[in-house]
Amino acid sequence: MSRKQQTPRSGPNLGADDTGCPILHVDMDAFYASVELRERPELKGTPVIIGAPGARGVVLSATYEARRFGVHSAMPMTRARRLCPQAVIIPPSRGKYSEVSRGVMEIFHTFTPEVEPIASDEAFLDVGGARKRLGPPAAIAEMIRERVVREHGITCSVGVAGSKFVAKLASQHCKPDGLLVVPVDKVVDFLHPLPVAALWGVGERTEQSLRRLGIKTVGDLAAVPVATLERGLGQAAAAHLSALAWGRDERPVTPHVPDKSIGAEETFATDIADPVKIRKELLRLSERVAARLRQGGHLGRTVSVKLRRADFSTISRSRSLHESTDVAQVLYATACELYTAAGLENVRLRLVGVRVENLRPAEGATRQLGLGERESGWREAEQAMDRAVRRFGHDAVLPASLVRPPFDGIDP
DNA sequence: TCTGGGGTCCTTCATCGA
DNA sequence: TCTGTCGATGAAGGACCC
Repeated sequence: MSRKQQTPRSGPNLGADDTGCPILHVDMDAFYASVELRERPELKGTPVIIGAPGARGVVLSATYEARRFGVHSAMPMTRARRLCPQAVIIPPSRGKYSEVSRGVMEIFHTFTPEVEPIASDEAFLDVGGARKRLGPPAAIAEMIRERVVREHGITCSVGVAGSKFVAKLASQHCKPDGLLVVPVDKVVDFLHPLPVAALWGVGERTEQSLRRLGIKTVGDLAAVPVATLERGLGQAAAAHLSALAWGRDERPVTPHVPDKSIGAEETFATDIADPVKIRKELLRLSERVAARLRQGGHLGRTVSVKLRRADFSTISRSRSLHESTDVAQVLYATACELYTAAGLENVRLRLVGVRVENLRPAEGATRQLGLGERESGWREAEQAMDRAVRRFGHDAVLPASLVRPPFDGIDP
C-alpha cells in the first residue's frame, strides 16, 4: 500500500542472478481493494475506492483502474470522488483485511521463520536459510506468489535483493503482480536513475530540501558529500540517505519488534469546542488504549494527548507517571490534566488522541503503592470488563459516562 | 484540495545533577 | 560559594511510513 509514485514496472526476471540476495519484500497489490473484489468480482477491471464515505475520510486503497485517474491512498475522499466520480466507493471492513493478512503471514512462515511484518499487507522475509530445502530466493518468491493467489485470491509483488531497502524498492518497481530480482552487482545501476522520493525516508519535505540542493535522483544524492547533506537534513537523515544511495543497508530482518507505544485518536465529524464532550472522548480513547495495553500484556509510563485545532495545527502534551499503568482511569485523569493545561478548553478541535509510551511487559511487574495511597480497584474492575467484553461483545460494559441515554440528541 | 489512524524515529530545547 | 560544562532525561513537535 505504498503511497509513493510507482516507478515503471519491469518484466519478471526469474533468470537473474539471485546469489547473495536472501531478502524478499512481499507487498500485496492494492490490498484492501483486492480483498473486497473477491466478493464483488463484477467490479474487476473498474475503478474502486476503499474509504469511509463520510465528509472527513481519506482513501485507504484504490484499484489500479482508479489510480489511473490520479486517485491514491491518503488522498481526501472528497478529492478522490471529484477525480473519479464513476468509482464505486466501498467502506472499509478492517476485520476482513486482518483475517486475510493473518492468512498470508501464515503462508510466509511456512517458508521461513524469519518474517518481519511491516504492515498488514507487506513483510520482509529472510530466506537465506531455506535455500537448501526450497531452492534459490527467486524460486521461493515465485512459490509464495503462487500460493497467495491460490489460497487467498489476491496478487502480490515481490522484490528480491541483498538488503531490505533494495528489496522494497524492487517490489514497488514491479507492481502489480510482479517479481523483480536486483542482483548484488546491479544495485547501483538500479538505484541511481530513481527519483530521490523513491528512497525510504524521503517524503515531501525532505524532497523539497534535496531539490534546493539540486538533488533530483538517487545518483545525484550519492554524488553529494555527507557534510553537505547534514546542513540541509540533519546528521541522522544525511548519514542514512547517503548510505542508501549507495545501496548500503545492513538492517537484518527482525521477526519480533516490540511495541514502543500504543495510542488511539479520533477525528470528529464536525469540530467540537465543548470541554465536556472533549473529556468524554478522552475517556473513550483512554478505555480503548488501556484495553489494548492489557490485551498485549503491556504497562506504559508516559501518557500523551494530541489536540488538533480546526485549522489543522496540532499540539501534543505528555507527562511521565511515577509508575507504569494499564488502567484507563489513570490514563483518563492524566489526559484531562494535560488537556486543561494546554489551554485549549473551548477552542474548536477536530481531533483528539491519547497515546501511551515507554512500554514494558506487565508480567512480573510489581505494583508499588505510594505513601498513603490506597489500592483503587480500578485495575481489577477493568480486567473484569475485559472478561465481559470477551464474552458478550464490545458494548457489553461501558463507563457510565459513555452510556448514551436514549434520545439524548448528542453526537457520539 | 483539505487533509484518517496507528505507529516510529529524529531534532531541538529545557532541566537537572554531577 | 559561584559559575560553566557536560551528559542524561523528558517534553514537544515534525517528518515519515503504511
